[in-house]
Amino acid sequence: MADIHPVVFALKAKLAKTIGVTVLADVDRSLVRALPLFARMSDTDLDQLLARASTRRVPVGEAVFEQGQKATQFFLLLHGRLKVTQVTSEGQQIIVRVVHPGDIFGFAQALQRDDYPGTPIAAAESVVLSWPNDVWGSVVEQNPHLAVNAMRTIGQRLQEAHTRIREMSTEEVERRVAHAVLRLIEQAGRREEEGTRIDFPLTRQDVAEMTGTTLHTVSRLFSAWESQGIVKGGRQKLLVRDKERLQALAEGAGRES
Amino acid sequence: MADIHPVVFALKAKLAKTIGVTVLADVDRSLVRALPLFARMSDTDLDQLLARASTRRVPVGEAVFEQGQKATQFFLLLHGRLKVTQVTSEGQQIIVRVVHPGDIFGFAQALQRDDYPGTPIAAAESVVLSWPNDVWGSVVEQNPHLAVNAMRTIGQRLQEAHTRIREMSTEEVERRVAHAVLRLIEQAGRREEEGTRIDFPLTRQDVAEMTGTTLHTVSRLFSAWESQGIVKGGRQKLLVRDKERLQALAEGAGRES
DNA sequence: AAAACTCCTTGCGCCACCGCAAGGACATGC
DNA sequence: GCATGTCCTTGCGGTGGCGCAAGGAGTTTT
Repeated sequence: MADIHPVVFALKAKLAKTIGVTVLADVDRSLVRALPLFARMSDTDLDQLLARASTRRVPVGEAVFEQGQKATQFFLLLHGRLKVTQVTSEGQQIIVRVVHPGDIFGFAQALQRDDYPGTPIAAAESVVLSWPNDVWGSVVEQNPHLAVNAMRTIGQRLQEAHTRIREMSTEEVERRVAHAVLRLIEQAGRREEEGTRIDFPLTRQDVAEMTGTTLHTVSRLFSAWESQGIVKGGRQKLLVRDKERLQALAEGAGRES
Repeated sequence: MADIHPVVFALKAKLAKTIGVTVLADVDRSLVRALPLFARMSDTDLDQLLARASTRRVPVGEAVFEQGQKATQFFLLLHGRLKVTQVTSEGQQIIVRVVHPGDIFGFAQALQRDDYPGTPIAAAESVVLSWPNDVWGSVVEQNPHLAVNAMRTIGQRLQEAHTRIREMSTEEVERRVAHAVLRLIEQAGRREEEGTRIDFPLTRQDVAEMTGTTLHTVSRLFSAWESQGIVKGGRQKLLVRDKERLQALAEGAGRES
């Protein structure tokens, strides 16, 4: 996942000028090739696959598709960062998960659903590839390994969901937030001299929606942690200076006193 | 799912006397045939599949396998009811989901895991079929439809998990418990003259572990509901008399006042 | 039928967290 | 450079639900 970054930069430069299916054609193959999901696919199959893909640039704040919308395509995030949200009937919003570069998403159809269960919104400028649903079937037939791989992805997601349920059931807010931050560091951390930074814009509100609390509480926690030198905050920014201390908090320090 | 009950009763009578692989042989084919999962499988393939299956009776309170154990088999619940639990490092327990007759479970291997993520415990006397993992691969190859079907099952589970996360994030305890009870009624309800009964032994503690609260709070809620005539409780029992009122509570009545 | 369990109920005090509210700090557009 | 919008911080009061504790009611064991 880290090794695709250089290619992404090359891609980024091009993006600044023009965007279109043709522009990406020469770059995306190496990008896609680097993904574990497609690692074992033959060159010809991959070319065939890419030939049918569409490319789209998604500016910050825009949705790739909307919750409840008819699922006609499945997607791959090439670059950027998406937060998948769901809204309740009362309008309450939560963040289901964060999509990182290389992740596939919106493959509702593979799960036999006909609509998308959530709305992926670009947290940072993003580039997505998409295919019509029927490609999935033909590709899987030719390349069963891909189905297995997709299955694992879903298995991991299910696992994550259960972890989150367990955390929400048994842990108090501080531990949950600590866990969430650690996870983000793991998935989207960039090393700096002071520590590890979360590599995309993330508001307190976002963290609150990921952990089932309010932005107020998150803000208070971050402030407290900052005064202890564990993290360093900022507008839509967070830098973890002392990962060990944060891990201790996630394990349940602060319980005993 | 409801239509397998008559067959189950026939099975149950036999169970009272002897239990063994051979005893089941004549009954289980029709049972398995009734499951949507195997609906489109040919008779010969099904026979072949059943020939490789083992049968096991699981008494109340016993685990089919343990969390963290090496996953060597996958399972199908023929009869009874299982609650899948996970324990945290601190020993806190939660109920991840309830397995109903006809559900497959413990197919960690299909998700590329090598250990079981939870412990399924019999809430009622249960009968499970199991196959060694390698059968999965060969069966899926012969019958891709089965893989698709399994995928849908997982998709639904993921969906459920997200629903639960959303509920835990945004709803207060009463609504969550109401939702959980409604779900149980839907999946395991048996009609009686007074209302609909949850068709397996379920403690207040169980409900608490499904909704992320304590048995005290659940008990208090049930008492309050009972005094309003919405439900009728009992030791390890619950009967819903007024589903509409309960649904209203789940939607958020009691919020405004 | 008594003893030993397991499960359920209810009262009471407490505190983690929410919700409101007001103000400040950045960022972006006109 | 002023205005408008978004995001962050912090104080304060209220409360939902947790935890403790004690007692009661079924169920199984001996």
